[in-house]
Amino acid sequence: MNLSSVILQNPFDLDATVSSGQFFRWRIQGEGYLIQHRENFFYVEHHNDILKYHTISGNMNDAEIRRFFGLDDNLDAIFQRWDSPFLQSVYRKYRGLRLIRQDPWECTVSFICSMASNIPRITRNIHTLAKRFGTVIQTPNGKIFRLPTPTQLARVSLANLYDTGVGFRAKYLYGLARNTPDFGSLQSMDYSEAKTVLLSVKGIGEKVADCILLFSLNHLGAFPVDTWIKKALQTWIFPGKTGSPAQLATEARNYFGENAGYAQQYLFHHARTTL
DNA sequence: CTCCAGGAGTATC
DNA sequence: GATACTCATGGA
Repeated sequence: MNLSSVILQNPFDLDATVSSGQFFRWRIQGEGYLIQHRENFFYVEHHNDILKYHTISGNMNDAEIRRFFGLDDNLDAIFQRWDSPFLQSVYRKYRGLRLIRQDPWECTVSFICSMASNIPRITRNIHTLAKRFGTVIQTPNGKIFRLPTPTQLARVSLANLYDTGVGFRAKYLYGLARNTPDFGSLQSMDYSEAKTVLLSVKGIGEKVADCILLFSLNHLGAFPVDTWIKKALQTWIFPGKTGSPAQLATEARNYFGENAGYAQQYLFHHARTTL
């Protein structure tokens, strides 16, 4: 297996990046990870200032790797602008954790599956959807399955969606397949405009919309507030503050500014590993 | 058995 | 705009 190399000029923590709950299509393989992203299936491992990867299926190249792992985000500059001592300590702990730029459609399916669930189950649900309804790809490592495209998903009956074990989320996936946003246009819109479009889809609320914007559409100011982040904010950033998730999200966006999503991801990862 | 989970829609006030 | 109830399933 011949590995290509990307030289890292900024801090990177591959382990924290893939395991921080923003992306579900990965698994441990040897010293690194196997990753699925659209039609691509690749292996990646990290050693100091070098990221090595090998495309098993698809067409990943250095530029795609840089884009996917957010390697051009200047983390030190982003975090330097925040004066919260607690956030600084979290940054020192996970320095190099980056926001992945995953596929918007796959991200939407994933985070609709995520509501009122948990990471192991979300991962399992996504795999089941891919295995039953997605395109099979033969690779040297065996068969892998793409997530179904909107067209493929629209051919699946509501009963068959329920049968995958996604529960009440089945009806939202059913609707999403028939009312898929034009994700391409959302990247160039401003945050609130793009969010309004996402919120028009049944099953996409405040939190899921912010996840889609942050994890796949390069809107780094998005600040998804779930139960974990709510606890994290109330414990570490705004002690004792009450309010709805939407109110806390607005509060956090105002406090952290244009790259608020990065603060969110570090706080989420820290909350999930310590609380 | 009951309770709750990376929420969101709907009804009701 | 706030609150209560509901939605499926699975794990504790």
